[in-house]
Amino acid sequence: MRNSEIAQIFREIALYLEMQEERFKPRAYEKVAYALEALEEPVTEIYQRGGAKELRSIPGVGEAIAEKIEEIIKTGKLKYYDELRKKTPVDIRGLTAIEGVGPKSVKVLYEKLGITGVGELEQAARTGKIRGLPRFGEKMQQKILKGIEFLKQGGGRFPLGSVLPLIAEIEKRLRGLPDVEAVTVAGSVRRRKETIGDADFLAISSKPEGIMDYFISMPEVMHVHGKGMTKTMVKLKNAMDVDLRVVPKESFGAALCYFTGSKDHNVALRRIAQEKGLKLNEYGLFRGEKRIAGETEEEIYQALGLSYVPPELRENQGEVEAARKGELPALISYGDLRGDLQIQTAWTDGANSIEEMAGEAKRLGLEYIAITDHTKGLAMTGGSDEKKLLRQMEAIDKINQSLKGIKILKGAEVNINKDGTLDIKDEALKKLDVVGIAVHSHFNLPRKEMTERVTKAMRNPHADILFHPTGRVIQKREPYDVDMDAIIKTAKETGTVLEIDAYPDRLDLKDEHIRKAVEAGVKLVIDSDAHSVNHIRFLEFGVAQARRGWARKKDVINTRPLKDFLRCLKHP
DNA sequence: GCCGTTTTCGGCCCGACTGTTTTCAGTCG
Repeated sequence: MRNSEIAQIFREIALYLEMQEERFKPRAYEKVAYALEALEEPVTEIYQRGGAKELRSIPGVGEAIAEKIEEIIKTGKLKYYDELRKKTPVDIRGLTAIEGVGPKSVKVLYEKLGITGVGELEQAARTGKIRGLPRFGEKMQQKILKGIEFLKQGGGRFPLGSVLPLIAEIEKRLRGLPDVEAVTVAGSVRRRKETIGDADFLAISSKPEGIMDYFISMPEVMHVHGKGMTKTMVKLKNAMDVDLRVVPKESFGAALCYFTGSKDHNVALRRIAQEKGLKLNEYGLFRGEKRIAGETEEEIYQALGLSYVPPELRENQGEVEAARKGELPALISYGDLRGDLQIQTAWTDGANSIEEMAGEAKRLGLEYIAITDHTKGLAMTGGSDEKKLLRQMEAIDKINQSLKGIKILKGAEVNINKDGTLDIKDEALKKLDVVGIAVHSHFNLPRKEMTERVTKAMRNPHADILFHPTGRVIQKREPYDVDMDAIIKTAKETGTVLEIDAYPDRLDLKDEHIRKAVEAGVKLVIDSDAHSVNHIRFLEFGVAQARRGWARKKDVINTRPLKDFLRCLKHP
């Protein structure tokens, strides 16, 4: 059973327990669910290695939960979970996914109306049966119907790249309002998560009425969830929830910190505050009644004895401990990139010419790009064979002669065949400046076979960069089953560079893989995977991803000048 | 149910807004 499936069981257990008014157990199960999902290694492998004892090395797993994981792995089932479901046979996950419906509501709905699923709830709400239940009125009934409607439309999370432009636009407009001193976006947007559930804005204003009124009247707003003088919540027409909080100036840093999260990072900060006899909330850091910090995030971290933690690191993945010791990495910065090593053109499936792509890259301040059109294995894109590659190389030579201010490298995105060989002959690869290799077929090979296939390809002396190493497409396609530890090890051994593909629905490598690669001393590049001139700006999302993976400037070789960069490849 | 610069018990982050109330529970972040 996959880690995510086991995590799901524990998450449901947490909901059932919450329904039963348990105080602390739900949090324990939730925590474990989260830990399992964050785990790179399959939990079944951890178990095989050292049994239930080894399972307890997973944070949050103690005696009781280790036994439960063992039972799941051994039998594929969990009695405790089955009993909870039997006792209250409701679709707890489906029902609580409806906005405004939590475990306590599910309990009432089940006990009074026998509702067990979303369909029944919708039926009951339509026929007016919800209204009149304890703590349920007409408004809740409507809210539930709206929530169900939203879920049917596939509500949920948005890839950062698809909503960041709108968020930046709203931020700019709010900033321009009278009586507004400052506006910043917080939350997962500020942490630059791959996908975001909602956007949180923070503002300083001594007269909140105006900004709140404007906020609910923006043309993008579809629905107002709630409006107060410090907090207003709306849903936009694209179904994204957006919150706006107005805070006093002296609390801005505390609020920014609090609303940037992550939740787990905040809990860790609060614990430290507690240890020091202080209290941290969104209004500041307090000793008794006295506020000792709060206007800026920097002063809060300082007062807690921590170095400043960049938002991208705030996931409670060791950054608090590192900040305490002053050992946070000097992260790569936005704007550090000098090159882009994966660019497709109209020679295959791109929309623009080589000249147009180079022109845009130059305009964005890049010093070099590699043209990496697909190769013949990917027939649907009109992938190049050796002959076509040669023609393209000649074309690039010509363009380079007339082009000033940017250098075009000759490259290709070469297919890794099912058996780990490449679909372009070595004699042709030898002539290229940059050889990217990638999996574009047979995605469903077993883990062992897929790992052997990719590592074999990486051993090719001409294979410089492994493009989008896991092949995932966010919200569309699972990564193929490959042992990333083995990939990272092979990258180190062979000098193969691993790519961070910055395309917003790829973001491949993931943050935790980046971190492992960095720790192993593997070289990285950040590429846009641009298929049109509009895509080159995606590099920014790759930098964000690299930062969330604790990568420093020196780990990412396309931060270097062209000559240095080329020296990092296998065949400079 | 977990965990330990308060270790084998006694804690476990904190506050805003809504709806349905008449003092607060539930939900959310």
